[in-house]
Amino acid sequence: MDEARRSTTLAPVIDGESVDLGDDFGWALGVLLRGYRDHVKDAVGEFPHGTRGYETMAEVLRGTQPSQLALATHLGIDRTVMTYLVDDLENDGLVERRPNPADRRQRQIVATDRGRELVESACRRVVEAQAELLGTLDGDERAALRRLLNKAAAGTGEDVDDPCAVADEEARP
Amino acid sequence: MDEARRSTTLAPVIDGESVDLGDDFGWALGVLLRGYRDHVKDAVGEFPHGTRGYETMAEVLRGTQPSQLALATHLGIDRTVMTYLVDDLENDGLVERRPNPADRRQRQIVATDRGRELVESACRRVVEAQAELLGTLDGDERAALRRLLNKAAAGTGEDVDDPCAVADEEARP
DNA sequence: TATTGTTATACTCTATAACTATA
DNA sequence: TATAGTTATAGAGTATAACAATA
Repeated sequence: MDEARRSTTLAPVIDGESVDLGDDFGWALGVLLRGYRDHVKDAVGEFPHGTRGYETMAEVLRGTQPSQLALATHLGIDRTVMTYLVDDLENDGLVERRPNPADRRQRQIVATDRGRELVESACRRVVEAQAELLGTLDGDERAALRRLLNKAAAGTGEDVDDPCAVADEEARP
Repeated sequence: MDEARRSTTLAPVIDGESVDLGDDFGWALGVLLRGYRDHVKDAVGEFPHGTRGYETMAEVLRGTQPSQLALATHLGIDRTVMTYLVDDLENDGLVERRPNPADRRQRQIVATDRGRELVESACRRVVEAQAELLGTLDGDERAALRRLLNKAAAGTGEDVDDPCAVADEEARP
């Protein structure tokens, strides 16, 4: 056999033992994230920076991140990028920057009425787009996927606000 | 109340009805994908272009993509980017380009012995890193997450090779 | 004429460092 | 001294268009 050859199996044999390449996980994550951004693109077209701007706005509305930096780390965005992002959101009249009275180095990012309205009108379309993206899953499977994703994300060391906790809070206002 | 205010609930009330923002999905996907790349970074340090180079090599070993273009679309990479990526893999002696006899416009990407060895040694570390990433999930939950991710990815219109099918093929050679 | 792969170019996103103001 | 935010710069990643070879 010549030097370069083609393997026809998913699991290459190592030391006579077949080993799963085990890489479908990262690949599936990538495919899904690209699909997600593709599907919600139209739903969030009004927001600067697309899905990123929308996700930032959604997080601002949740109101759990006290500062611009907390917002950035929660969303996995560099703090220098967050500056430009908030600039554009502010220019569009979707948020305001307010100095935190408790620590005047920090800026609280607060949604304007217009910002909230825009998110509220967009979020339904986003939910629809998500349902379309997960069209091959039935209701139980979607719920299971959501739960497992959130549980797994909670294990990455990133700060996670448990959506169930907020849902509970919502259930008894 | 002043113009800009802070919402304290995850689910903003629309027309008197509470609506889930429904965006945790995209957020969790992003967190997991970043965590995945962070965790496997060390395991795939030998490959040019990091995780992307490794995933390309893994796909080459699977041997299901007949051309450079097929490889690119499967991995969600632009074909112009794939050119540079394959260039670097070839320079490192991990793959070879071969004209496809059936269609001489196409190039088959074939792993060299060295390329296969490198993937085989890396894939175990990748599997370990994945297990670490999903540390908060038990065995059943990990299996369920894998299954749901692949099923959902299959619904995005991207071409998907069913890992179970290949695993089956592996089971009876 | 359409497709695969390549190259060149420009654009976007991201990372790094320096600066300010506050603590 | 350390942190939050800003700004400027450079780098990586990505997209667009033009081209050659082949169908």
